[in-house]
Amino acid sequence: MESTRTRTRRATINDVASAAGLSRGTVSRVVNGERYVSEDAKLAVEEAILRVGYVRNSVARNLVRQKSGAIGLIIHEPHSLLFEDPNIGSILLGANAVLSAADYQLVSLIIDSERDSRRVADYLQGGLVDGAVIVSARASDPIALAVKNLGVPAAFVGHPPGIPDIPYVAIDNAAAAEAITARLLGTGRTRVGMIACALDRDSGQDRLAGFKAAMGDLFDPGLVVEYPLYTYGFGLEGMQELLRRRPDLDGVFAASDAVAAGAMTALQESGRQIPADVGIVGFDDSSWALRCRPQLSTVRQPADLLGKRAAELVLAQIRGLPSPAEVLETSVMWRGSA
Amino acid sequence: MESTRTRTRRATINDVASAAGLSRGTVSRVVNGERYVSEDAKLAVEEAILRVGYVRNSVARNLVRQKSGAIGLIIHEPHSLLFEDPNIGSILLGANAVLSAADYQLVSLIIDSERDSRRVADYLQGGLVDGAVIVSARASDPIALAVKNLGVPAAFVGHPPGIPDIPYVAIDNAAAAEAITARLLGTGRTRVGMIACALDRDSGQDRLAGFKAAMGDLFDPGLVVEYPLYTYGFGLEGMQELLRRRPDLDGVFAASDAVAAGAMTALQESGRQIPADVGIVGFDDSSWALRCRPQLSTVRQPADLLGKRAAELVLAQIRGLPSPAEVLETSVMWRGSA
DNA sequence: AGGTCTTCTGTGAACGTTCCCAGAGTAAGG
DNA sequence: CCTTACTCTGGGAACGTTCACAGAAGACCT
Repeated sequence: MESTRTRTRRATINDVASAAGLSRGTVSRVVNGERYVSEDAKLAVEEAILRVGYVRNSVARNLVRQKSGAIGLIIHEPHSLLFEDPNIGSILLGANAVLSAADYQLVSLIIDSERDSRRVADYLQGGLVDGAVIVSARASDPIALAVKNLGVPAAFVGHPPGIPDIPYVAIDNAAAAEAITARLLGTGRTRVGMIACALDRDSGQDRLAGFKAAMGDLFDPGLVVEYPLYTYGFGLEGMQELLRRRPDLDGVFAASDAVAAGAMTALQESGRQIPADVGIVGFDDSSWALRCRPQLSTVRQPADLLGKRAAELVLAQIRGLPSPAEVLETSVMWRGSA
Repeated sequence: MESTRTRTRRATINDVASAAGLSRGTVSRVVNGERYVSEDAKLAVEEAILRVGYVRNSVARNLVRQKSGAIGLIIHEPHSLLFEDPNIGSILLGANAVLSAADYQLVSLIIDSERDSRRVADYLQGGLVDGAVIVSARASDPIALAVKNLGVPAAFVGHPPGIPDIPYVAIDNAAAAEAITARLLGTGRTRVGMIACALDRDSGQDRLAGFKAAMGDLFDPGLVVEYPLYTYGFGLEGMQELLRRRPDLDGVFAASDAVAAGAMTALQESGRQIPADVGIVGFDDSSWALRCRPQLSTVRQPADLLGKRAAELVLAQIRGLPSPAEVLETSVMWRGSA
């Protein structure tokens, strides 16, 4: 009986009020730690709360306050990246750090199907979150539209083409790719290929563009292989293909560290020495880079900072402050692989 | 003016009703796709919705329906694991698949500080979710308490000690560890060590226990090194320590694949051949296993299934069905590393 | 014509809070 | 003793839905 009752109906603020012999208003003031409540009343309410087992219903609270205190983080990635790409974890934790400090709850929503996409859009529009950080959206997303139409405060990590007006925080992929390719060329290589990935996204396109720019006259379209995702597996495959096309290759730019790790495995299995025979560089400076032997020369991108700044952009919008797009600095980390 | 108004006040169901010249109730029926609404009314409402730009307020809806249609997934892991452990991604996607099919929204909440812990507990108790899947909770968590006290439908992935009464889905870590250690011994090794991790958790404890059981008389406490987390870095470090203690070691059981990968790096850097000089086995059968050279012999644990079943347990509780704890099967994947 | 069933519509009553205002009581200041 | 100010409390109104019920209108049968 007792347990059925508790399971069936939770104690409300009114139950507390009558248990304490006080009014709803006073209980609310105690629960929210407001001023203008006597010591006696406070004690009585606290005792009553314990007695009836009250816990505040946030749904009702959110309804009347017209806000939820939550920020959504939308992850729209294919399966494999959720495992392989350490950047996502860093972005998540970066955003969480900022939001947690501002006493917002970060709720992550992952999109893994068309159905998810619609449901998440509903979630965003329904008032369940006060804003959203969007990681790697596609331009075609219903998410981006939903955000735009309803004016939900939002910020993108990365800069999806075709979605203006929404603040974003990104890095200059092209410039960074150009810089590290130039550095690789500086070691005296002349036959340099690239394993390009995710060309459906700005990051993929820009890294390829930067590579081309750095190569200049040395650029050979036949030495670029293209794959859909930044994964270890495609790195392995891509390197094998490059070696088939050009066995005397002496340098490779892999579009990410995971890709580079796969490529290094392929190089080593083919009997080549790194960096003596072939120099290789990556992109991200994720945990992969230090795990490679030799350690990987790569572009350091501040993934956690991307998450932090994006969260800050969302908070700024909520507070009515300006939220300008931002491009973060990258740097080349030169290690043993080239 | 226009934009200020839309930003300031969203259209409500009443706005739609008066725009369509119909009542609140009829609009609600249209929005929810219920029967008993004439074709004319339906058209008028749909037109009005478009005209005023109405989108349903889920907060109000959830309040009156006394449910949210959302399930929380609570991740309580130290930083590094969020990046290194592919199991978490698999669990997440497994749970999402089940919940998405049942039209529930999965919301992931990560706990990264004491403050997060309290906030997440509030989130769970406040009626914002209808249930929760809890990944790797500690017994001391306020989360577990919150779940127990309020009777929020919940299921654990893994089986934290000291929390009875809440359904869980787990694997038999001890039996699996014993099996793979026995298999390793079957290759004729006699000086076998273990890199044990996460002994504050049942998985860590049980894997160590299974190792001891399989070793029997061969067990040497001096050949077990202990580390707090299942990471590549600790695998590297642990292997170096083991080699220092016992240079003629001929076998290692690493508590996870990531740990094994680190250990393999250490072994290879010390000039040892795998599996000729030293045989090594891991645990998880994550993407790490296939990346190692030689590929890693390991215990396959169905991480996505853990997520799926846990989600199903939560749904069962919501529906008032029985939700018995479950132990999933593991199997030994024998590859080239031993 | 009267009855019953079905379809359709409108409206009051929740859901559980917070916010705001009014009023009572007390203290301080002239 | 009258203001004025401050502290404390209670309760009405609102937040935006869904739900249950009542009643109207039409179809169909006897």
